[in-house]
Amino acid sequence: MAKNLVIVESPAKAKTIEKFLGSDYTVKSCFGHIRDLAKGDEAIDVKNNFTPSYEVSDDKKAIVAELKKLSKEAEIVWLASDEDREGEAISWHLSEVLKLDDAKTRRIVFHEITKPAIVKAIANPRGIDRNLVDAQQARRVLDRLVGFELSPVLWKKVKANLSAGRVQSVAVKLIVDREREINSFNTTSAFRVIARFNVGGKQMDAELAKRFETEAEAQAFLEKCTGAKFNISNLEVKPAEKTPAPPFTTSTLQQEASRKLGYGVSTTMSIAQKLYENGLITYMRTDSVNLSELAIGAAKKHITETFGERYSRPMRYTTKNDSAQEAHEAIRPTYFENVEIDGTNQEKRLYDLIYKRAIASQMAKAQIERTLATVSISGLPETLLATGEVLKFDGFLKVYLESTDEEGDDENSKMLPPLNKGEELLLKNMEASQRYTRPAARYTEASLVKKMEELGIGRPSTYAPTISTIQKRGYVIKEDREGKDRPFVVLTLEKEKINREEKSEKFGSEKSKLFPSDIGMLVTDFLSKHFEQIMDYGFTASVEEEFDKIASGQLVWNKMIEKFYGPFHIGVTKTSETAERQNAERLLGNDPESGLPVYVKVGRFGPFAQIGENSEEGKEKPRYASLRSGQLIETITLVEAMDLFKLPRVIGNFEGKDMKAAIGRFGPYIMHDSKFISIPKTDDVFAITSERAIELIESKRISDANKLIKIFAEDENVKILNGRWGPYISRGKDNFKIPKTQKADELKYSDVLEIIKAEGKSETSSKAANKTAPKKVAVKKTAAKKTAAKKSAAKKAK
DNA sequence: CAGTGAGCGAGCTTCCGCTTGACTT
Repeated sequence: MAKNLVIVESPAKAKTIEKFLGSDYTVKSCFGHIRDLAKGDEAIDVKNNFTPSYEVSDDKKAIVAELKKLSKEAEIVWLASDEDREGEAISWHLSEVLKLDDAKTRRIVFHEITKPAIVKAIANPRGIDRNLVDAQQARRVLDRLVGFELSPVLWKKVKANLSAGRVQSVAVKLIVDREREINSFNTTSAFRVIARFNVGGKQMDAELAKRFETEAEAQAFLEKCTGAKFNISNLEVKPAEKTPAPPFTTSTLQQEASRKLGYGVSTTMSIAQKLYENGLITYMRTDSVNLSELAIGAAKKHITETFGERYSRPMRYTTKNDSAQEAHEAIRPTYFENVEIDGTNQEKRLYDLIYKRAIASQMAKAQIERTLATVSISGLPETLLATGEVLKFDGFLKVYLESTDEEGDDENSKMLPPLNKGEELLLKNMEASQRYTRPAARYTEASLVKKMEELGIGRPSTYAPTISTIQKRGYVIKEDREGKDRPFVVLTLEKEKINREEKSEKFGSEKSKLFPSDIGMLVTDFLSKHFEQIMDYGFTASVEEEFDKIASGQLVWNKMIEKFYGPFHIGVTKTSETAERQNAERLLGNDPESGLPVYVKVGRFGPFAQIGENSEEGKEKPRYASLRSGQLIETITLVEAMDLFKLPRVIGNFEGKDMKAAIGRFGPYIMHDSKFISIPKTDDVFAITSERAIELIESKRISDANKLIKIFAEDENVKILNGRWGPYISRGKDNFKIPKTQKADELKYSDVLEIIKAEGKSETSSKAANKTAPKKVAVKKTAAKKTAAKKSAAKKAK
């Protein structure tokens, strides 16, 4: 039996470390926290100094039993959980639950999984830091008290099954605040003037520094420019440089993967988890931009060998964020020699991103020459400005360029033609186009994470789960929105003549953005009204300061909790007893036909509109209609609400059966003969004619008839069908893509089985696959790469 | 894949952070 037992948090980490240490060491993982507050409301003894009662979580019982046994047999137990608040607490819980003897227990820490770091840690053990543990207890107890006292207030005053918490409630508030900011935004427009010159056969654009508020002013300016002469009055060439971004943290990885690859934050995290488990990248839940000495050296070697010495710029980054706990390295490839990897497409793409970001962070700055050309206009004080850039040395740009959240026109990195001071320029045309101001952008999952990180709310391990929670609770909806058209005016001066044109542009279209729901707004308003402190964006930051004081021994944890809890609990009791039920009812006006009042409110099945008063004796019952997705109680107008009552609408009769138009969960549809036919976006549900509806019904019949391409005698569950994106294979509930190299109608049953196997979903998902799989897996495994042998080997081998 | 929208008031819900696996013939 091994003399030493080392306990870390993550199994993948355990595997790596075991390789660094000799056979005298057994390395095991405890899978994070092994113990937590007991489940119910009684876990914290509020009257008795907030004494917490802990329980081993059900899913940890087995691992705890195993660790108990191993720790009894070991001579020394090394607690090697992360060096931060939570990690320290994990070590403490382990020592309590395993009943470890102080004499044979050592606490060690390291920030990176490299051999020198581990060896050094083993040589410098310490004891468990009780102050740090207390800081964690304070954090845990505070979160439980806040969450479990606020949520019941919501059940009572708003709606059942709702939740509130230090992190989630503020995350929702960010989205609600942003939505209101957008709704109250005052869009203005101004005319932007751009002159296009012809310089030696090349076009050069120059922009007027100021914009004109009205069309008349823009018109007047263009008139004054008619017949004017244009000269280069000043020419400036300035050197500039671009610096690479630091390597990824969890938050920046989520942002870039969202912008460059379009992944949601939980997708990104689960792909990263796979990469980590396969030993390809370092730990993916981190707030540190630090790279190990070893990594910096390896990057330098790789860069020098691949790009040359002058591309190398070893660099140590430091974290600016106050709330960072830096228990890990930044996210980087384990080996810089692994330029490409085996894996799924998603794994390859995410790895590529991580790889390039990390290597670029160790590369030279890019050298740029920026040219500013000022163009004067004869007889006018105004000047035009043309800017251009020439890349003198690419440096890190050879591999990676960070993207930004800002949408819209990027005018950079254009090259200017050769110019001389004093040179007269030939005007091709001058355009004054009307540009509208834009409100702040709605949050994406990733940009919300960025904001939360800035505010110190949440941790790398909780960003993705928190964002799922607020969507699951229905506070927030992630969706696309169609843009609307709006006209804009363009005035063009060309050949001494001014031409006016009215064009149209789309604005306000959104892709995968976060929108608040009515309930989200309702809850945010309720909490903001009664629990201002918790909803303050600075609340977490201020309690973090206190946790830091506890960690440094300047404050006693339950004293801190007491000070917070006293007033907080009074507020909870008071609100619970006296506050009015929060509802979002709004009177929109009166129905123009009946004169009855029109309301919008939240009901059991979501928000709806209502014509007429609630159940008055003898009176007619009110009429109801659900709000459509995207409509909010706060912003819906009477006209929009009245439209809701126009559906469902009988639009005609076909083959002896009524055709009804309505809007369902998946958008507008026609119901005929109890069949659904969806109405395309190009048609209007309110105006669609019976002729058009018949057309749609008939084309649906044709496409249904063509849906089946082939069915197989061998297994009638297996079919080739024609779908929205072309032919595909269907087997029971699973669908499979047909490779582009193969023709759908020529596929034989054996080909189909091949394809199903290659796509492989999970091997256990079906009996048919499982029967044939084991043999193949065994064969392919030997051929597969040395990357830690996993069950998924069959999937990866090609 | 929409017709609903109230109630005698049972017994339930809920937090944040740390880590993965996910019933089997």
